[in-house]
Amino acid sequence: MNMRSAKAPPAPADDRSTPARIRDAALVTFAGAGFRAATVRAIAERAGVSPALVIHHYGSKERLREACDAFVTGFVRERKVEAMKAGPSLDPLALLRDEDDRLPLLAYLARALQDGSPAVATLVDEMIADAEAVLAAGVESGLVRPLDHPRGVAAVLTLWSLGALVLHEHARRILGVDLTGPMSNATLSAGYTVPAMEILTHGLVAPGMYERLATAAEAAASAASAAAGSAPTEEAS
Amino acid sequence: MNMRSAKAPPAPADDRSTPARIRDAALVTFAGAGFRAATVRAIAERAGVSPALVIHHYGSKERLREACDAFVTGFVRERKVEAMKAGPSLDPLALLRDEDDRLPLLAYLARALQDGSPAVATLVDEMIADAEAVLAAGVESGLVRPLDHPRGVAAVLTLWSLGALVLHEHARRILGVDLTGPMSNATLSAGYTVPAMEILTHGLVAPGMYERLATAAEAAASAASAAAGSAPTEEAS
DNA sequence: ACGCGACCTGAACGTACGTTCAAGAATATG
DNA sequence: CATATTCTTGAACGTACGTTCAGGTCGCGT
Repeated sequence: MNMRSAKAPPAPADDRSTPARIRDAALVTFAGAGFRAATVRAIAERAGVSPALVIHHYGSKERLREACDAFVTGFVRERKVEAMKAGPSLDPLALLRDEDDRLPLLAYLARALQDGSPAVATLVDEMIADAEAVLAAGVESGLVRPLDHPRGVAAVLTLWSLGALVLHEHARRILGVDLTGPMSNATLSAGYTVPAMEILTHGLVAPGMYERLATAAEAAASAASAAAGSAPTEEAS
Repeated sequence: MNMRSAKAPPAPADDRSTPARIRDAALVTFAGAGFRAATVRAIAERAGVSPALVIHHYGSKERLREACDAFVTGFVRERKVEAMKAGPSLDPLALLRDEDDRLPLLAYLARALQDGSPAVATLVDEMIADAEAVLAAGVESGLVRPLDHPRGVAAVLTLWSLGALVLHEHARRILGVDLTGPMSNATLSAGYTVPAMEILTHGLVAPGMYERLATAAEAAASAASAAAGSAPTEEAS
C-alpha cells in the first residue's frame, strides 16, 4: 500500500518530496476548478495520497492555498530577475509562457487573480511597477512616446493583460487561442498578439483627429460648462 | 409573519413580485460572493423569504442562476438599442454604469464572466460584434485609423475592457477607482479612462519608431530564419 | 533488537449545503 | 360560505466537505 516501499533504488519516477507533490497537485486542481470547487479529496487523489496527509502537511486547505500562492509568486520573481538580463519586455506574462512544465502556472494565476489572495495582489503591484519602469526605459531610449500619465498607463496595461488572462476561456472561444499556453504558439501570436500590438503601437484614432476632437470638446465644454456631471461621449473600450 | 398581510392599500414599499424579489436578491448575492459561495439560504434571507420558496419558484439554484443571467443579458440588450440612438460609444459597459439601481449589474457581470455561463458568453460575442461595427463606422467617418485586423482589434479591446471589469477589485486597490460604479465618477475618469484613452488614441510607440522596428525585425528575421520557435522580444503587455 | 520519531492511512465527526415534503395560511372561484 | 388553487413555511433528508483521531508502518539511531 505504501508507495515508498517499491524498493528504494529504482526511484519512484517522481523524485519530488511528498509535500511538493501535494502542492503541485493542489496547483493543478486549483487552476482547473477554482479554490472553492477544488476539494481536498481531489487534490489528495491527484497526489496519490490520503486526504488526511494533505491536512497533516499543510494544516488546512487555506494554508495549502497560501503555499501555492507563495510558490507561484516566488517562481515569477525568480524568472523575472533572469529575464532582466535578456532585455525588457512589455509582457509581464512572457516569463511564464515558455515553461514546458506540467504545472499550469498561468491558469493558476488567472484563478488567484479572481479569488483575491494577498500574495497575488502584491505580485500585481510589482508587475505594474515593472511595467512603469520598462515604459520609462522605453521613453528614455526614444522607442516609446513620452507619456502623460506613466503610472496610469502602466497600471491599465497590466490590468488589461491580466484581465485577458483571466478571461482566457473566452479568448479561446472567440480567437481560438490559449492565453495560458506557451507564447511561442503561432495561433496565439496571430489571434491575440498581433491585434494587441496593432492597438498599442499605432493607437486607434486617425492621425490629426485627436487634436481636432480635443479642441472641439474643449469648446463644447466651455460653452456648456453649466451642465453638471456629464460624461464624455467617447469612452475607453 | 406574512409580509403581504400588512394591509393591501399602503403598499409594502416593494411592489416587485416575489419571484422578482428573489431574483434580485440572488443577483446581489451572486455578485457579492460568487455563484458557488452564495448559498440559497443567504439569498432567501435577503429576499425575506424561506429557502424552500426560492427552490419552489426556480426549481434549483442552477436554474435561479440561469434566470439571473437571462435578466442581466436581456437588460443589457434593452439598453443597447436605446444607446444606439444616443450615438455610438466604444465602451460596451457605458450602458450599465449610469444605473442608479440597487442592482449591481456590472459586479454580477464580472462574476458571470469568470464562471463561464453560456448566456454571458453569447453576450460577449455580441459585444465584440458591436465593437467591430462601431470601429468600422469610425473608420468610415474618418475618425478611426483603418485597421489591419478589425475583428481581432474589436475582440482584444472587448477582452481588455471586460477583463479590467473582472479585476475591478485590483483596479480599486491600484487606481482607487470602482469599475463597477457609475462612470460619471470623476475619479474613475482620472484613474482609468484617461490613461486608457491615452493608450488607445496615441498608442505607445514614438512616431516613426514602428517602421524602423519593423524593417529591423524583418532584416533580423531573414538573417536568422534558421532559429526555430523564437519569439519576438517585444510583446503586448 | 529495540524504541523513537516521522510519515501515512481508514474511519469517523461535525457542519453546511441544496433540496424535498407535508402542511398551514392566503387568495381566488363556485 | 365552501372549495380549490396558489403561496409559503419549518423541519427534515441526503450528501459532500474540511478536519480530527487513533493507530499502523517505515527508517534510523543506539
